[in-house]
Amino acid sequence: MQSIQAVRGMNDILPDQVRWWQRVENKAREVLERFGYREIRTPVAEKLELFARSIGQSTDIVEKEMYAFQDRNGDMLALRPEATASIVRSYVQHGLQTDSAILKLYQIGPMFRHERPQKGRYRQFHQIDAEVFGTDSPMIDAEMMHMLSLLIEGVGISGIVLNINTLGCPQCRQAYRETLKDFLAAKGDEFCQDCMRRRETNPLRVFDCKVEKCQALLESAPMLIDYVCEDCRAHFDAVKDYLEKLGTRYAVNPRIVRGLDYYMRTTFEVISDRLGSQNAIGGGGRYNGLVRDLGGPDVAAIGFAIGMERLIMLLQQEQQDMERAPGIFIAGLGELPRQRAFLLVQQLRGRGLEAEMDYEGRSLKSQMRRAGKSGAGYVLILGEEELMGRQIQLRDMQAKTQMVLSLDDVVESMLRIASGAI
RNA sequence: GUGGGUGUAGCUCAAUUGGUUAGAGCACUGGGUUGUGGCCCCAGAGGCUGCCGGUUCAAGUCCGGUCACUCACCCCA
Repeated sequence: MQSIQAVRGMNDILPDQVRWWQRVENKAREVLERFGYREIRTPVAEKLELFARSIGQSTDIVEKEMYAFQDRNGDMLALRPEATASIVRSYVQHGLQTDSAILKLYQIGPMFRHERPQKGRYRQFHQIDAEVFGTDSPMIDAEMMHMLSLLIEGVGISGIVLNINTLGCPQCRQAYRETLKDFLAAKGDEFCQDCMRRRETNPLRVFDCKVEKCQALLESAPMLIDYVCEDCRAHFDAVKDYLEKLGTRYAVNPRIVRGLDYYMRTTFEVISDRLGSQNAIGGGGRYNGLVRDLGGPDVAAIGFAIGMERLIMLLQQEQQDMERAPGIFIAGLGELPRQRAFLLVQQLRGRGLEAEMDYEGRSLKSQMRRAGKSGAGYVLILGEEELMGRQIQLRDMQAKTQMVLSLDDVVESMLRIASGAI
């Protein structure tokens, strides 16, 4: 009989791994809450149309990477490929803009894209997502990137670079787009196959090409940064200025053009050189028109997403595994002592102590081995003799010392020992 | 969707030019004189060599297909 495998690109997170995840989630929550963000939890499935309208009909995500399916009542649904669209939908649906002028939200959870899996890219992956609604202030752009850097460094990762860029607004970008198209067309077929295609579909993405020849050709290309309008330029300058005042290191990188249609003005990515081909740990940008396009008020907004798998991958390269908290193991010898041990384990747990025992009636040697491997700090040994004398042996596994305790108040004794009072 | 690489024990890997009973380390179980862990020693258990077909007296090994994993492209966190 063939055993059933997990779905391709959707991975189990096993107990040893979960500890890393919890550490990242805890740190992320701590930082986000400190910066005034509140958690929101939206469903993993939405109407397909939501993503088509927000991310962009012609993007790869919508065209070929979406987990789309028909609901029993005929609605076309999709598993969310990213969080922003869902959060905007929820923001509009519940009229959250009336609650306060500016709203900071975050979400942590799984996203789904039907891509070919590779290192750092999976079909179910997890993101930490943050969004700010209601302000176009460059202060928020800078604060958000500052927070993103703090968060990533805060979990214990070094050697990352914050790349920033501006895409201008829809108006000035359109003008630039034409200029760039002319430039690319003038180069004829000197670009690679992919860039020739990008030239037609999304010319800005040519800048993101990894082929050296294309990068060389682009040296003389017109730069968006020279074409943006006065307002956009002033906004970008202010963002850079605030970043410097905050002491957040960054690099202006015209290649950060982002793939989603809704981005405008500030875009950014946090990149590491230790992740293989999928080198972005997190990225985001401003999307002022999106809320209005999805039927909401015309409010400015900005957000980012962190790829948790990638973050944890880096974390594991740099950090050693964490110590396991020492617990108590009870070794019972013989039927009656084991029954007493079973009750004792529950009593210790009931008082908040981490306790475990051997349920199988093994030899003491075997139980001691087991206790040693489990990382238990203490072993309580209860045999016929001890039970008869209403006593119990306490062994300190690190110190290799042993003492006799009264069985009647062993729980109180263990509480004192565990609290360090001894 | 397109390329490359790899599939042998729970994990990491061996197995002469195709050759008979597919091995090792780690992990697991038991034991090393009455009831004491990590180190050491002994023993045990654990496999349809991913799957299907072909070539051959003989296939883990060669060929074809298929599936899975993996890295990369596209794209993206």
